[in-house]
Amino acid sequence: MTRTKKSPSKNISIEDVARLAGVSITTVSRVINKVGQVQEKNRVKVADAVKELKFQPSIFAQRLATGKSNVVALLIPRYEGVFYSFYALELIRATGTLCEAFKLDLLLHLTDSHSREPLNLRGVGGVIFSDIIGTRHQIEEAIKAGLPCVVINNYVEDLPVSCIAIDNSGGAKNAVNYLVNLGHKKIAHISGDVTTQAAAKRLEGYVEALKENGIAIKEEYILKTDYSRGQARGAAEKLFKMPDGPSAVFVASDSMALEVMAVARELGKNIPADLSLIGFDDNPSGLYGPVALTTVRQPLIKMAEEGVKELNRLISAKKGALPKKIVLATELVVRESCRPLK
Amino acid sequence: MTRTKKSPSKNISIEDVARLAGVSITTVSRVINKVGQVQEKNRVKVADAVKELKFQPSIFAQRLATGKSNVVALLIPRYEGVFYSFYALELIRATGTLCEAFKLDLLLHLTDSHSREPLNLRGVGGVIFSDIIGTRHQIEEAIKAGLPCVVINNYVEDLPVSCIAIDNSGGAKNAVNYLVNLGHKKIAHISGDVTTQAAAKRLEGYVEALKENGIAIKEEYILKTDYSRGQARGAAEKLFKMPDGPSAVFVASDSMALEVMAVARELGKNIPADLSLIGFDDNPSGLYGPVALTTVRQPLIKMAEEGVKELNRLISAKKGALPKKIVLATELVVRESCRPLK
DNA sequence: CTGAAAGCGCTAACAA
DNA sequence: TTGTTAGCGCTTTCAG
Repeated sequence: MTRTKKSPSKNISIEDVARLAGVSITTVSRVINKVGQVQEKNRVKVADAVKELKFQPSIFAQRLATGKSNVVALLIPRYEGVFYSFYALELIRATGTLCEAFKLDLLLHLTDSHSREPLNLRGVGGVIFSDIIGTRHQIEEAIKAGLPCVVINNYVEDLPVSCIAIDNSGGAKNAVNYLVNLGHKKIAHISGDVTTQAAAKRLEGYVEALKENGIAIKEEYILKTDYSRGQARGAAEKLFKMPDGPSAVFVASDSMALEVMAVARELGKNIPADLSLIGFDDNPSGLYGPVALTTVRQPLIKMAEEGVKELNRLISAKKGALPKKIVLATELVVRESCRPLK
Repeated sequence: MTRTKKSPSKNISIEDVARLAGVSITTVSRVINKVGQVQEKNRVKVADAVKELKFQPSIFAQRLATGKSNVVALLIPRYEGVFYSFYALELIRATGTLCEAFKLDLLLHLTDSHSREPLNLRGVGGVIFSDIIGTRHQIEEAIKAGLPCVVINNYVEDLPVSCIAIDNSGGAKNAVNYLVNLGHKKIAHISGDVTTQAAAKRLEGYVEALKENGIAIKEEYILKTDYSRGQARGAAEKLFKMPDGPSAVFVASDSMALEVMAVARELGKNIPADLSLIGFDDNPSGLYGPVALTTVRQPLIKMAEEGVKELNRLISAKKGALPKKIVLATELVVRESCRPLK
């Protein structure tokens, strides 16, 4: 026996539409999905019925039937840290926007990077990994499962997966070169968490630029942090206390650079007169201080966009689509926090 | 004809498990869902088969069959503004974490508040509205559809919907009272976007506290902004220029308060010596400046938690579950940015 | 305690 | 062009 004869519930199904339109459910399906040929007359009838009934197809039935899923999971490592806030939110925002445009559903997963849980991806049509910090096994798992996936903010060479990264070392190089061209020779670097690829690459770019300009690397000038403002403060204080302190400092994130600025002010130092400062991110907060921060613009939104687009390509493509590796250029945004050395 | 005989694909279904375990799919379903009685012997056989096959039930089939959905949509108005960043990300983070704990899938929707699109909620089991800014119609729609929903960060009196709000006026009152007890009489307020309930309530609390303490309201002391740091800067400058300026200012958000601090420093004013300052949010950034910001702690995480819990209750409950209205208390966090008036 | 079978709502061969 | 029909994978009566 039928469980419910045709329960007086409100959930209208394709069948109701078909009945009202006086056609078969197949025809309804056709016009809904815009596939195949349907007589204009019928198309209109169906469209009207859909409107009248406010019919919305059940995504579950659709997915069960097609075996395809429009759900895209965005995996973000669960982090603390002020820096990450800006980065992560921008990413979520941009991804969300794009997914809506592509009619994809965005499933948000904040992953504990150390969790070895199988990461229930069943029912998910594709995955965007935002960076990889301890989540390598999860990516491998997804690839093995044949799931379309793209990695964002990390250039993964050794895995057959699409990735969209930012040219961190190039950006860092540009920043340092700019400083050098301004006449600076004593340039320090406050680096982020070098276990992340981004921070490591920025450090690398800093080192390279110095070398290429024939400037010796001074270990004391390289201060490693975890990206937090607290550690940035410590680094800044250390820098200002040095007997032979730098005339310029390249900081791995804007929020840390802002902290350096704050410390400078407290110590009665003037930026850029006493110290040239350059950040990374183009975090809008950098605009509001007394002196606007010169920084390396990181195309976060573009990155998210490319990520979603690429994932969408992978999802719609045949099984064997080749992964793409994309590197996005950064842009030096010159504002007021650097000064030529006279 | 069967489309695919039993394609050599890798997707294992409940049937495969049943075969391997030597029982019927019904039995498998029973042990998976822990319903009904199954012989211990069979339970083990099934469990083993599940493990061996790494079987994960198709959520689509499950949902199609049960008509229930574990997908929770979190609707966040798409906003700009630095303030919102902290707020929104905290919320997303906390909601994500809780959903994982409850085994709910989190679907993220960044809504353009003005979009009148029907908001495809089919397939969604419940909705969390983060604030309501222009999304009232969407909530009404969801309620009408019989969808469990809860509103967060907004106390909605006139709609039969659960809501979890923060006692904004109470928090503001505490802040102002604290200032008054310190001896301040000339207290200004930099308010946020008063079209949001939070900002309006904070302003209301400020006004009430002043009245209750027999202090006259001075219109010039109330500066309305859009929560942005830029406007906060403008407000601060205005405040410092007043011939008869305030001795204390209560600011509607920490990020704006931080901006006030920055302006003060630029102008050579000392906080708290020249001006007592108190914020709202307990944004961790408030900790890193030269003087730690006294603020009103807003239990964002708790709010998200309560929201998910309540939604979960609604989802599991019978149809007619009554909505709950919850108001969370704030807490004054006294740090270093206020001084007693001698 | 177990299993056969109906059905959730939709898509896609295939036949007409 | 249209409709018939067989599943998609799972839950849930209902009869053993």
